[in-house]
Amino acid sequence: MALTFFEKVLQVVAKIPHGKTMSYKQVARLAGSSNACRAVGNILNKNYKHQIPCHRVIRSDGTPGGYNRGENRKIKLLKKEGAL
DNA sequence: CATTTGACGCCAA
DNA sequence: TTTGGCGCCAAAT
Repeated sequence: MALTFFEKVLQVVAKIPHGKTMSYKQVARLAGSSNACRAVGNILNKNYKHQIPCHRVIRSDGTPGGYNRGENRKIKLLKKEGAL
């Protein structure tokens, strides 16, 4: 597989079911590092694909955090999907 | 190779 | 409750 953390994160995020949300910590954990929460955010920021539901990835506090397309976009999508 | 960055997480004050 | 600071990680420059 030789997947870098970068690839793993994308795969994990892509696995998030519709109407659900995961915290960066959870994603980082599944990606292989329990505390790479920072790296996860950084990766998603530089590599946002509409193929990747990055808007389903939020902070542990429940706050949406940020989004390349605008936080508003993220919040809207989550509400629409019923994640909130 | 060394340094910087960043959509974070958790704790203490 | 809110703010500030520290820790941790991987990619980018």
